[in-house]
Amino acid sequence: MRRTPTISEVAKAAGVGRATAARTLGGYGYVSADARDRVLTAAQKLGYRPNRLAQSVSTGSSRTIGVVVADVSNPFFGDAVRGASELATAKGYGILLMSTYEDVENETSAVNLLVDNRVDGIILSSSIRGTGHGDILRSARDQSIPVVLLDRQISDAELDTVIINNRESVRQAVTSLISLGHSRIGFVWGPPNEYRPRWQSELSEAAQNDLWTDGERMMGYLDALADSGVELDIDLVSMGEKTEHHVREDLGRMLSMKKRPTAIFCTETEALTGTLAAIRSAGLRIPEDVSVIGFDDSSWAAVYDPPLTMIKQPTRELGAEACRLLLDRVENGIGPAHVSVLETSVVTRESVLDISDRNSD
Amino acid sequence: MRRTPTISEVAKAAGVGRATAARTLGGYGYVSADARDRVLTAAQKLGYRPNRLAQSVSTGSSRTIGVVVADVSNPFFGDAVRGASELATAKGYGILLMSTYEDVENETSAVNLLVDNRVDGIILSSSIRGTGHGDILRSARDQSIPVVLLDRQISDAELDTVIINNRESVRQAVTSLISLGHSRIGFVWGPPNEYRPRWQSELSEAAQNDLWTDGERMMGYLDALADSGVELDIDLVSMGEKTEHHVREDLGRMLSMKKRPTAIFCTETEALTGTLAAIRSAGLRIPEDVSVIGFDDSSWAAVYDPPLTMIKQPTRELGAEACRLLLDRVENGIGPAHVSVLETSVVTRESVLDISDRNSD
DNA sequence: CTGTTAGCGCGTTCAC
DNA sequence: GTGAACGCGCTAACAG
Repeated sequence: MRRTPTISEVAKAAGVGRATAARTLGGYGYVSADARDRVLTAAQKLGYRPNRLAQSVSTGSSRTIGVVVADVSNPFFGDAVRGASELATAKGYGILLMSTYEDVENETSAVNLLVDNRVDGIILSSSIRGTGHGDILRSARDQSIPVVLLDRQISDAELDTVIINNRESVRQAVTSLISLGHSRIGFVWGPPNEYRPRWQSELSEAAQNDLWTDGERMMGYLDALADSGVELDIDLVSMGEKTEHHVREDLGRMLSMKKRPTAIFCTETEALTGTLAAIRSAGLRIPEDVSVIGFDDSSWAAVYDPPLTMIKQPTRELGAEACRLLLDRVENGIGPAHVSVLETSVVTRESVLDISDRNSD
Repeated sequence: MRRTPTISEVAKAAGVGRATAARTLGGYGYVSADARDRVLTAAQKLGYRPNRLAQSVSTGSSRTIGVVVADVSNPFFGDAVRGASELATAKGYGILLMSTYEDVENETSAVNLLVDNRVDGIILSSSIRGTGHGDILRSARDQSIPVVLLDRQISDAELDTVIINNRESVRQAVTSLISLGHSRIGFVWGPPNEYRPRWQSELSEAAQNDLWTDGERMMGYLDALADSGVELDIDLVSMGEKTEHHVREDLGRMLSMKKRPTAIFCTETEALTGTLAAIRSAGLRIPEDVSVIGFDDSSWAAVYDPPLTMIKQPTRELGAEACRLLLDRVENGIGPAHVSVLETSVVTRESVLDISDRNSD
């Protein structure tokens, strides 16, 4: 099987020197129209394709960016990757994709693989909480490869970051619930297992330690309650494992309380599906018995029965903005770290009921 | 800013020749324990990272595979990519990802980019129907880069392919509907706009020309009707643009027929969401008024009200199998094209009603 | 066991 | 305008 033709073979076939062939194929320098034609047709005939790897090792730029997310099959990340990919492709960059499945070792080797492939930059949605990114990003830093953080912020690092206004968006949504007469509002998901807070102060501390999106959203919930002077009932926040199964259990408990919540706020898709299942199996109706607000609008929310009111985030734009920041950094070098905060919006549908007239006691 | 250290710098720092450093770092050939240690610590101290690009141009293998799908943000492809990615990562391969958005030009440039990057192989979910892949796959063929087709079969090419048993799975599902007393069964989506068949023969021909999954599924539908001697009503198959919006219109028409369908079969997620919306806005109930079966089980189908009966396909495994075939081809060379047909299963829930006792007329 | 040397495909300078 | 020649970082014979 014939090996792939090189630029020198094209040159020979065209009867010119390598450099001339390289110039016309690379589109730089001077070359006569005659020579250009001969090279082009020769290249065409031989099925010549430039070797980007060789180009990269020669020029030092691979025109490839690395993207590492928790899980491509998660629609949120899928959409973010799409946003980044569209922009990258338009500018002639390739995308090397890695998933971590929230595992630190996976994340480390993902970053290392990208570095070894000499990507021009990395978009990273890290699964590390709090500090301690030094180790993971070390190889990238050593090779001075720019990194943009996506969706998950890191406190210490001076890195470009793209996030949404998690805290504020939840605060607004929960506040609107309160203004509609709801005061017992369930919150799924609260902080992870290990914290197990028992009082407001502990809860708030747990949320703040948790620099993740979840922590931010929880803070928004607490903000809203505090703003409106509604007392927190810690039994109304679901804690522990973040699985649909666990939510169903937790919610089963909540919904069978003597004073059960009149509304539930869900911070993620799985939290929402678990909640819906629990409500249904408790024989309750939405919104007559329980109001529901979810996060991250998905296609099915609009056709659910009843259609679900959701907080919608500009997921694709999140990825696009990350890519924009990254390419800017790649092409225009250094400067102070920039953090983009994108806005969410609430899509009002029919899963929230106004019960303010029921509170005439 | 210090440039990234090369293998010769490591060698010098360790006081050995390049080759020795290369041998220990590359893990091949003989090298004394002493030298090995010195090289390793030197590499460690300098933060050395191998340049895979240089390795690739030298060895001719990039240990990277290309994946091109219609759209990463589509959960189906997201999951398939995950399956492929997991396996590739485990074997030390990187993944270059491209989306086509069902556009032929995009597909061509995607494949070309991958070829130019000298990927070791390509997993392709092509948006081309029928024949005419010659142009798109030409560069890959010229460079003799193996290609595995994913989810969408191509007739002429002798390529490894991974698909599901579309036709048979639909046949079975529709047959079960018939055995429960349904005879007027709506089908979404039928063949695309340009065909506009008006009779059974034309419809069947259109489906067969359409070598895509949709065509196969439509054939399964026709099979089931024929098997059971149920007459086809062509007004019960939705045609034209494959958008949720269009489905709603089409279904609005169907549901207001004098003899409206008692069941609807949906071949894709968007077809399903459109159908659900139409049913709801017609004021009909599932399954009392209309039964529904969807394709490609998603998390929300289980918590819908009522829970939806779905045909489930092994999406992730689809990607994994494609990757398996590809890596086998990459590592063990040639052989006859292999096509893997994966099995679907039906997840029975509560959206289908037995109406066989209603047919006592 | 180790160092020298010749490629791999391509970009690019520098005389002609 | 054009070609010869060197370098990019690395692999892999090949002698020693």
